[in-house]
Amino acid sequence: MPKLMKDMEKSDATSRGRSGGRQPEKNRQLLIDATLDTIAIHGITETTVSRIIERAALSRGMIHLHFGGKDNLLVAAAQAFNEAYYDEMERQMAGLPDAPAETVMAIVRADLSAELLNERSAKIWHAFRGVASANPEIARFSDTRDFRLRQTLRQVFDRIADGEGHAADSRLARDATYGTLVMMEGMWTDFLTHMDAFDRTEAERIVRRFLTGLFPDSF
Amino acid sequence: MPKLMKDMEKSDATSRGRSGGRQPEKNRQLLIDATLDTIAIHGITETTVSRIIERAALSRGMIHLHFGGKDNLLVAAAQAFNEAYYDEMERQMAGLPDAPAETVMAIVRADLSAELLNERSAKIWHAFRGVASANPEIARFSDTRDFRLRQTLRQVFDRIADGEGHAADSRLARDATYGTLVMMEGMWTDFLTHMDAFDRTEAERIVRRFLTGLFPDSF
DNA sequence: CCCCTAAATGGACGCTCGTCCATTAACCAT
DNA sequence: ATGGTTAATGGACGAGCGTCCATTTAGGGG
Repeated sequence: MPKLMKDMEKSDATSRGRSGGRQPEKNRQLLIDATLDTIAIHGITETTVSRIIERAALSRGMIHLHFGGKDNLLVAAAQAFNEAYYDEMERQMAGLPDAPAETVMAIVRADLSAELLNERSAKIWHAFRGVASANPEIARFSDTRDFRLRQTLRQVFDRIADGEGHAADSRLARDATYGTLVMMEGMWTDFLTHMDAFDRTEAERIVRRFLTGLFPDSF
Repeated sequence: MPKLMKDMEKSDATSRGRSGGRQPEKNRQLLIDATLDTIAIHGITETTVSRIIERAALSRGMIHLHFGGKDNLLVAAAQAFNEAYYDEMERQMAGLPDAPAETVMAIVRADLSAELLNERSAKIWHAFRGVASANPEIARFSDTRDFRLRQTLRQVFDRIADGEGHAADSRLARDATYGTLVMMEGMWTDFLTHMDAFDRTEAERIVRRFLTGLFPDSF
């Protein structure tokens, strides 16, 4: 029963054998990771095919084989980076009580957490932002991140505004959403330029001060 | 008196003759402008020596002659861009009454004004930010901008906090400074990704809401 | 066990990059 | 007018880029 043995060996490491064999999906991911690492370390202008394949320890032809070219790999990397952001955000939001104000602060806290906001992610994020205005395909993924967050926040702030009875100020929830987003974006930038001095507690406190001003009863 | 004639011709166009002659300072500036334009139009990754000299309508050797190489030109362009920001900021701040709260709002309004925040400047700014983490020389100028603004705002907020008698909250002026800066930074990013929907009035109103929450008597 | 399919390799290719320099042109002092 | 100085030119150059493909290698079905 040599065949059975083989099958068992295969399935024990997620449908493929250990390193050295043929693992298209794993190598695809390896290229994406190597690309993001290279961007974080060398910057996007110095991110070349040679550097990527060296870091991934794969052969030169792999990029063309899996992505059809460097440009597509960059887009795939931007997409993967974006998805990783949401996966971690959702992980941190799981099992939260249904309290609007707490939800908002949980989003802020997650966005500023070490898992999402760190040297690597901040560098990659800004590198993509920097080229996004000249590359619509990459811009799409930056925008997606923004859109999803915006939608979620807006819904929650609508509930809070309702709860506090601010019928007079129709723009309140809208302004709260925009202000919160804009603060988080600015903090990512600040993190990058003052990494040593950045303080997550302080950052969170300032967002809370903003929200206390808008919704004194809730924050 | 042919010599005198020559001298007069020279001085009538700022110490040099009209176009076609030798104007090192003008050409230097031409190269910087062409670099910034190219970054705004094609993105920083596509900003090549060929594109720059084509746009400046100068010869290939000029970059090496005036800056010693492309890298130095990029740094000089970042510096020039930064200086232009401050020049315009100071122009808009000139002749303002000595009212702290008005000063803060004037800074915010200037930072969000069409002269400082527009498609070209936002694209250039983000391009530089994107490569700054891999290029310390460029990072220095991004940081300078931030530092000067921070100093000014901090001083003004200290006065406001004093005036409202917030001795109990020692972090108030600090948080106001940081929050305001962070909001302005985030708005530059938002401008870039939602240029059509961006509303300067709305943006200013949100910053004011933040400040009203911190200093109810002043904003 | 062999064959077929698909993964993976790595070097050759043409191209464009940034640098540099021999040459020319313009200006100034004498 | 002439000679010296410096601005400006534009093409040659090697290096490195991204692409692509002929070849090799590995795995699964017959």
